[in-house]
Amino acid sequence: MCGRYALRRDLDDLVEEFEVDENTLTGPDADVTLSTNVAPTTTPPVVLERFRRDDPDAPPSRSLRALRWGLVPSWSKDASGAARMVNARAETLLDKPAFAKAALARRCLVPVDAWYEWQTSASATEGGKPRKQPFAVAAADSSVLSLAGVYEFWKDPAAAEDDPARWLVSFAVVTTAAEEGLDRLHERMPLVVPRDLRDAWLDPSLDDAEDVRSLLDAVPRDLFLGGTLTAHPVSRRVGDVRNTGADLLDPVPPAELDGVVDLRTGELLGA
DNA sequence: CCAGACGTTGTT
DNA sequence: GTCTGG
DNA sequence: CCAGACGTTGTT
DNA sequence: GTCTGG
Repeated sequence: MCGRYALRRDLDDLVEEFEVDENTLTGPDADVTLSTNVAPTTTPPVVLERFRRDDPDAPPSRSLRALRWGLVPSWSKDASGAARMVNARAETLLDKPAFAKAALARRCLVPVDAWYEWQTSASATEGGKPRKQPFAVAAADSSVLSLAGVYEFWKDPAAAEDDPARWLVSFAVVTTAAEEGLDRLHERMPLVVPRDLRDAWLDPSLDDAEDVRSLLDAVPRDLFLGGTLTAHPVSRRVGDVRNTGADLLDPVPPAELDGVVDLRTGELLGA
């Protein structure tokens, strides 16, 4: 992870859930991606907070914006490498030139209903390759999860100064070591920001490296075994981004599994 | 000093 | 832009 | 992240 | 095998 997720919630619900000052998903931001199969290079809604240009002393304004998934650093010559910068490691976030500035000044929250993780089978193969079984990881109470993100502005040097499309705003999802249980899917997972840390994560005046490090360290690491998160196998059709039906989030019965292990016990499921 | 990279993941 | 490597 | 392509020529 | 597209 985190290279694929689901978000189908109404924008109005997100505005309420994240206490957004105004929904700016109009005009250039109108092309927003809401689906059960959100992939890199698309433009899903993201929550961010910025100081007001006209009044820097006023409290920052929180908005919902459609940003491109795949961070393009401001110094990039072109936007072509973006598809690879979909994740940023929490451990090195403050050190990497591509992310350091954004980590201090441009943090955001990525709302998701679930994220997908593919379990590579140790026993079952298909076409000579290990079988892969996707799981959906979601909040046990079906609430919206907020993943830690960082975003960046990139100005297209080839575009005219008066071209409103010359600015690309893009983001990456912060990842961390997978917690116990979820590590049977994958060794990494997105950093889930709990409700009580959302304000701090978004606060643009919190721009000290040590404070950001403390924030990263304050994130709980027992969400799965603690029961806040659940995970269940889903249809392998989620592997094709063209599939976007609501049924992609439905659990698949054990009979359709092969070589898949239970996340809590490690025991083989199904056949 | 300049040149060149700047990122993560999974798989072998 | 800024860091790393040579 | 996975799925799917992976190419050039000539002609319209 | 590796790159591109979504």
